[in-house]
Amino acid sequence: MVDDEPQIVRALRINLSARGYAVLTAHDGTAALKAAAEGKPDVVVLDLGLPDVDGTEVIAGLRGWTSVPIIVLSARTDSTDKVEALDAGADDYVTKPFGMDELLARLRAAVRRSAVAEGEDAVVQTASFTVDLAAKKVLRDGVEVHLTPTEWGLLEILARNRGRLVAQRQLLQEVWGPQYAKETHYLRVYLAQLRRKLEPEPSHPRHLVTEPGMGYRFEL
Amino acid sequence: MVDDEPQIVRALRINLSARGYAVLTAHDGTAALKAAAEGKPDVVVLDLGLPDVDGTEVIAGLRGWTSVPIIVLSARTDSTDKVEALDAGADDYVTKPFGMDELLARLRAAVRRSAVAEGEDAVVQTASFTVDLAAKKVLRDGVEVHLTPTEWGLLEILARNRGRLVAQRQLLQEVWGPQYAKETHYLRVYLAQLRRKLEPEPSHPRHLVTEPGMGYRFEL
DNA sequence: GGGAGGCGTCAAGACCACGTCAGAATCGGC
DNA sequence: GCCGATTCTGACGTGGTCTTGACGCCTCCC
Repeated sequence: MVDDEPQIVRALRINLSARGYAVLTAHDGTAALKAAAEGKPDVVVLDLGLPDVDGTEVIAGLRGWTSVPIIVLSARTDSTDKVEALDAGADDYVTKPFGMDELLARLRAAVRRSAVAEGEDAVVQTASFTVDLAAKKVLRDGVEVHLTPTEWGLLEILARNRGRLVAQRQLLQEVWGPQYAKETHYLRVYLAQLRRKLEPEPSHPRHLVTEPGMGYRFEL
Repeated sequence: MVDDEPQIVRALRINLSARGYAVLTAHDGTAALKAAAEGKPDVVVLDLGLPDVDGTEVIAGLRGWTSVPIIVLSARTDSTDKVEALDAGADDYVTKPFGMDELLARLRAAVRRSAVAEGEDAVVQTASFTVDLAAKKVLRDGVEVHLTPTEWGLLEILARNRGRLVAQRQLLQEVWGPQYAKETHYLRVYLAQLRRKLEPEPSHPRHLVTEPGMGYRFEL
């Protein structure tokens, strides 16, 4: 929730919290990008009239590394503003003053959509282990394998893109945040840990394959 | 495009066609559901005030079997209508009168979203091998061929421009960077490697063809 | 017939990326 | 405030990749 008007932030926070949403707030664009990188929200509600940076800049900054739904709030009814924001990557545009129930409905729609997009085949099986994406569990020989949050984050992205090469940048940005895009060393360390826990022969991985210089691939 | 007012249908059809969209129209809910099932549209623009069935019914009828983006048009500004439509499964809600450029922007946003969700796989096939551009994979006789990053970079550009001549300058600049625009030797070395890995007769290439003095061409 | 330029081939050295390990720093729960 | 779990950081050996040079072939032009 990004807005520089305290009363709007307050009203939204109360309404959203009451409905079971966890709310992170930021009052300017810089703080918003930082909070998004750290908090990994499921949805962003963004006011366009921020004190420090232009709203479309914030959208671009987010879209560089995440496809989280963005709902833009704005007092400007001018259609060029709407077009700019939407083309920059926003998902929806609501003009102030807005009805709380409408915003909530649009929020539900945005969340529902991204949930559907993620919802494909919740279980991924290989010859050696099973990944349950919905339950966030990994089974090996029938017994559950414990993964740390970071390990799971990596495995989840790879499993969702099974068969496809996932670039190092993408993994780093989605697990650690956009400012870690070059810390490829992290990947080596955590891939080694995942292999030790999941691969039959960790030093000759069959499922978590490295493509040198490019990224990693989850092979079934 | 579902609406019972001919002038709106007409205006939208003209605008959308001019921008390269193919447009299917229906003037009531029953026809809309039929047309959607047959035409498999990429996006539905739906007016709520239809003569035969209620708008939310149409949404529900679509959502029963497809997750195609639905943009609702309506003259009703009442917020309960919006909430109902969005909660029924609509993706966006635009009130009449609306600006054409805004609607187009919302259309683009909806299409963009569903394109990301599908993650379309672009595959290029030849008689000898298959290039999967999304997965970054090359298959030859069913087995995967390992390519280095530079080899892949070259092949990707050639495959994306299949059938067309790609200039040496362009290849060098896009793979190695602008300062390497004259290092044609690199091309010879790497084209030879690609041919050795992919061509049935590397010394008589059928798919990775040299156009002397000009560049290279990917033939299917 | 000879030369020049473009091309293909091969091989070797420099260099970079990867995997691995272990210790330090940090986080989170009690 | 402590302790275990987790994450971060550094050093090292290794293998693969990129670069570079040498050489021979071909075609086109003189």
